[in-house]
Amino acid sequence: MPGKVVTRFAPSPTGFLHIGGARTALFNWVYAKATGGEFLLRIEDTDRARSTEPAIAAILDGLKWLGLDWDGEVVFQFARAERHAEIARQLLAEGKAYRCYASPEELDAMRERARAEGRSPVYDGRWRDRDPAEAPEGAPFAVRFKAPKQGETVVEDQVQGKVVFPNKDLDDLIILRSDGTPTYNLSVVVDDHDMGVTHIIRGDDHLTNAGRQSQIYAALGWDIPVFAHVPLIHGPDGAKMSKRHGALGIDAYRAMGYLPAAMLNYLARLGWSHGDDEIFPIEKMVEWFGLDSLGQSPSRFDFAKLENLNGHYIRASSDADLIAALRDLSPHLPQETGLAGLNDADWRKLELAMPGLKERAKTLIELIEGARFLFAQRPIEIEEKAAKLLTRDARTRLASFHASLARLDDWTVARIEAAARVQAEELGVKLGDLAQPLRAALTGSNVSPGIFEVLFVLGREEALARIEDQATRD
RNA sequence: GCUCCCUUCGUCUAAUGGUUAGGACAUCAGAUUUUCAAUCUGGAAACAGGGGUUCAAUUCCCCUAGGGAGUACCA
Repeated sequence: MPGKVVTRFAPSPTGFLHIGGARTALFNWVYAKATGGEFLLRIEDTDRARSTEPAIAAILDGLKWLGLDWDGEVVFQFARAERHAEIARQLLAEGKAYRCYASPEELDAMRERARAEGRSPVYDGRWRDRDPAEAPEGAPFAVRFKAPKQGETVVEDQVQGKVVFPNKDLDDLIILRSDGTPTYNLSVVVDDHDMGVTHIIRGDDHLTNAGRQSQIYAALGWDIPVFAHVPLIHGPDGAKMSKRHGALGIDAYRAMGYLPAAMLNYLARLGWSHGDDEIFPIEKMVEWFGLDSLGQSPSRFDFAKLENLNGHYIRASSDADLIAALRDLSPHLPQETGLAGLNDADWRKLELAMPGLKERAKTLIELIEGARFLFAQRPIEIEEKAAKLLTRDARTRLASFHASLARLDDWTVARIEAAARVQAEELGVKLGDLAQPLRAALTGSNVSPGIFEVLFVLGREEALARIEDQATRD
């Protein structure tokens, strides 16, 4: 009977939760759900100089926003430093690790020389078999893991297959710094073991570490977890992610108006697929996900596809959910783009206009922009392209229509549309010749939701006033 | 430099030892339409190159090229 699956996401809080991290978290979360296992969260904050509180908050916020909830309490790695040191001392006592008295400067010189002579700049093992008695009195030392020198280390990776590292290329890494604090490769192994992690799904950049960590597991006599190293996500140009194109914090995507469901769906399809399925909720991913269906090649981040997906999710969202998302988003936006000034009546108006608005928006930001005309103060500003539609003839038509609208007894989309069609016929013009000037007068733009909806949502009073503003101009 | 990984339309990807190499985004054309979207129809678009293995390779193996990762008293 196989034991319960335990996965984990283990970011280091030295920056925001980026897109690659989010996807790694997603895969771990989904795999845990798919197998009825647990998904743990561990913050790897052993680098005291670079770890920050805001980064921790950003990671937790990002995961919550995406809905990737973790089981149990968050584990902070630094808090477990004493446990890691204890294991290091155990290794030392068992002769599986040793004290290295070489100073950082000395090591730099060693590496530089190796490089100059065309050799690999690995630690040369100068203290590996040396008698510690030769060490200078009271000199600081780091503890190094005594890695096997001969043979090879094999990592059976679920994604990459069998990966073989020649042991001569994996040097004796430091597991305890000279100040007594543990380093990453030791801490990870001890924590994953202690937390009962069975499956390590992480970025490809850790593949070499998997080799080193396997050696530590072996030295400790612990079971090696299943490894799955997922190819990294590159920028649109195929190179490393940069700020310019995608290496943004997940909160930046939120601020750009992307929906969590769209992010999840997009991330899911990067490096993983299920036949021809493109648009599916995360529940489906849980149903379909398997480590064996992960791709082996790196993928590029494509904003266009994300936008398309986001558009789908916006259209599929209920008006009320979209209003909720906008209210949520509002505090994350700069003042001028925000919805800060809206009162309850404005929000109701926005919800009323939502069916026409959401059809045309790929992001929540576009949605807000499209809704701007709703809250414009008269006389509204007319864009250049819209102004061209308001010719003298057009304004005369508006004046006629204004009179018809004023007589309308029922202010509904259907009645307004009927009135417009009658009006166009009476004037002997195409509907567009009336609709476009109307659009300009009512929204100040040549692009908007269906004009009859606009009339309706604006309300009789405001709509008539805006039409009159143009009809009676000059 | 050394070690490791990767390579199907521009992008994300599917499939297969024998297929017209499929889908999605983007793109182009058309339809629809009060604008823009959305929607519908259609088009263009890929097996990195070279060797093998085989009756047959995009598929299996090797090499080359290109891309990426690692190579810290960072994680």
